[in-house]
Amino acid sequence: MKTTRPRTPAKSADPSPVGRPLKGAEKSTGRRFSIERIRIPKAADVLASHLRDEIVEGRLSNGEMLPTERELAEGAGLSRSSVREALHMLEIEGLLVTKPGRNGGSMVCQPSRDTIVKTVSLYISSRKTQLTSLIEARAALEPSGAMLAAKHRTDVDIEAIRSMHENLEASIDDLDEFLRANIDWHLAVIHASHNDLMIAFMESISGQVYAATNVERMNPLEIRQQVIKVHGRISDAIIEGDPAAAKRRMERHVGAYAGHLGIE
Amino acid sequence: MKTTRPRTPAKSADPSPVGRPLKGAEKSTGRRFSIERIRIPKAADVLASHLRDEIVEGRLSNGEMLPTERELAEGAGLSRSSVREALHMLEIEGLLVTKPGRNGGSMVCQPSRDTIVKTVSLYISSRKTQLTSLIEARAALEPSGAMLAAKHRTDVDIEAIRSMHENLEASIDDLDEFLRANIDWHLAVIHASHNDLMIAFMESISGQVYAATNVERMNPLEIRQQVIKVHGRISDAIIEGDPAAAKRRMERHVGAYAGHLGIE
DNA sequence: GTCAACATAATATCAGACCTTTTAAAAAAA
DNA sequence: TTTTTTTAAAAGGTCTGATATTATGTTGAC
Repeated sequence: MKTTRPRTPAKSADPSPVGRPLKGAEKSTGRRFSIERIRIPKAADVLASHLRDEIVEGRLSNGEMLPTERELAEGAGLSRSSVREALHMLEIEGLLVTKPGRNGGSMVCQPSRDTIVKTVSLYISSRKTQLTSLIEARAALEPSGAMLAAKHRTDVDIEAIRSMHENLEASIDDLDEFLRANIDWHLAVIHASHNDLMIAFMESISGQVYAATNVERMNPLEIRQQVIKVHGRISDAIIEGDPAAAKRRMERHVGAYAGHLGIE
Repeated sequence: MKTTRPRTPAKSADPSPVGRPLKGAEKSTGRRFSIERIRIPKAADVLASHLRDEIVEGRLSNGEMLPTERELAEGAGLSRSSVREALHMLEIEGLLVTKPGRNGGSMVCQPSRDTIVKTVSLYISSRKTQLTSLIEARAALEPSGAMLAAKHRTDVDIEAIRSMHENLEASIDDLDEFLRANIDWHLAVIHASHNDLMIAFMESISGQVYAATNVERMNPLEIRQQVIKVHGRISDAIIEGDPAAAKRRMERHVGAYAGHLGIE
């Protein structure tokens, strides 16, 4: 039972005997039937999809251990390398964590926000996304975030926002420190919204916004004082639980920033 | 030169000779020095990070071919399996596409929006994110999206929005078709914003919103008629290039939907 | 000149060995 | 008995080399 198997193993319930894509005869026979580039899945991909489904559908639940690589290989009729490749894919997607050693193995887990942040950050930096796009996205998310923060903030959130605001005030003379504290305050606000998705989106772009921020703009002392003042007023609205005011003020705040960049 | 090498190969410029985490003597010697769980990177991870940097920093540019796996293996002093694992990681991250066969190999490419969509969708469905969070995120993104659409729409965008709106009108009697056409119109609007990030975010959540939409609500005919009317007015604002109106109307539209779900 | 057969270069997969890490269990010491 | 140390087993991590599959040049018959 160890001899050559045909491709596309496992996933046995595939009734279409497509086989290979017609060897020659490709160049636009132009009829009403142009067959579209059949993709032959790799063994690891198939196994990965299978396991991914098992996890998402809940048949493999959080914290559960998968069989060992060797068992999976035998079970799926694949080599250990292919199994490893599949497991590795799911690990990157944040669905598994793998530990070596006795009692090690692959454990099912939920993807964390960090997975999103990594992916989106990679997208942004490898596409060299325009700063305007980042600012636009931020301008879309932050006012609503502030509004939700005013609605859902807990005592812990309030404490965090206050603390971040104090950091900002304390670092008014250190430009780099000030920019960092600025981001931290914004992140504290979005965290208070208790909306995981929006937090993830904001975390993804805030790093890049920070990296691309024109330092010049923050240079004048009065600008930094102004920022602190506005942050204070937004913090107040959130702490007092006034969603409308929080949204309005944040809208004006990020709008002012965009205006300075000529986005209007 | 093929004998056992020490771990952590390549990445030679690591000055810290940490080695293994002190063999025995672990359990809280309690001094002022508790060393924190050193993580030993895997060979594939190191190579992957290295290549990822090369790509992101632009030293490997879009469309460029990497050396063959065997060449990379020899160059990095790793086995082909480790190299393959690294390449596979980058492929999942959307930074490479790999083709088998003669003249095949790994080509550098930019991650597509699809990468984000997949990641975020996976996050949402495996965390069983609350519908309210999705609606909140949507409510944050769509008004700004409509505003940007009114600013940046091209003739092609206008045509697409018109076409989607006609589809919606045509499917008023088929509930499922109507819901799908509804989503498509919203996606056409966000596409017209020409903000890749916001498009990616909206595409990520719209599928899930669709899957979770309470069909009951759309059941009354007058509701569907109302939706069509509002969409029409938003479309008009976008087509006429009136950002403020587009934003305001979209805000009311998604607000109305949220209101029905008791989110307010 | 076209088309079929062959050659070739690359990835895909496999099989099996050995290495490293972790921990459970056994043995030794207190 | 309790604690510490040693040992061994179980798991993932890595390497090697062979084979399969795929895509594409190349060549030769017609």
